[in-house]
Amino acid sequence: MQSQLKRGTLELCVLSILCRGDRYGYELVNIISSCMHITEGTIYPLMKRLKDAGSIDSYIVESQEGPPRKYYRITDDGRVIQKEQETEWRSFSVAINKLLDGEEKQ
Amino acid sequence: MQSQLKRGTLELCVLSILCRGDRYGYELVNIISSCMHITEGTIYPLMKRLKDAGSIDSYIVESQEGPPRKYYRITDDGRVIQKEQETEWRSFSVAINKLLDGEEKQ
DNA sequence: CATAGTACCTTGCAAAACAATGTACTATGT
DNA sequence: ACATAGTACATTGTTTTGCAAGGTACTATG
Repeated sequence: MQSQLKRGTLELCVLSILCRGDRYGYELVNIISSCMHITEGTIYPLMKRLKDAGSIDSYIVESQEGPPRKYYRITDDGRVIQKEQETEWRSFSVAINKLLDGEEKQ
Repeated sequence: MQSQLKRGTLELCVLSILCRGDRYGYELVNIISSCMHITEGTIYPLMKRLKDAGSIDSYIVESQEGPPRKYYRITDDGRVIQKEQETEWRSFSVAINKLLDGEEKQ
């Protein structure tokens, strides 16, 4: 079930990481893996969606340690989206914690 | 997009509310609506899934103010699930906040 | 020359939120 | 008598997205 929790937050995670600097796909998998289970089958389709939406763009860099890397860079539009989603996440998690702690009106 | 954030957490919300007392479906929609957008099309299928899984059971109570109400009661198994999911949620939200704040290893 | 690690990508499946739609009861107003 | 609104249940079909499984290809190591 763990997997369902990630819905909607992975995009925010990726955008937030890219806000702090360019990364390539495989690197993103490793970074996020330190916090939660994730595989390439999740990241690459997500990067494609983000690129199609104009939130990120990309460029290729050759590597001596293996195949060429596709680096992703966040766009100005992407930064706006990231801010929106971060705000959404903060208020959402507050709302959930409220319901967990039983602060709804009777 | 808001909708995607709810994945996996609605179940926890419902179980947490039922931990504090029995509720009927329409009532749950109203309680949760005070925190986030939700409709009956989400709750009723969820209640069916929870019942099939043995996390809740239900009983009918006649009402003078409208049609009969189907009350849901959490089972012992459901309480175990609720605790597990609450723990999962807490550690998940910590992990997300870490990624947002850029505490991943470089 | 086999294996492991790096790095890319696609296909197909499954879970779950939700709009839309439908039924049926009670109460209120006209 | 009849329309409307509120309460309360339920189902169908669509959409999104996470992810296992599979594939390609490069470099380095034993």
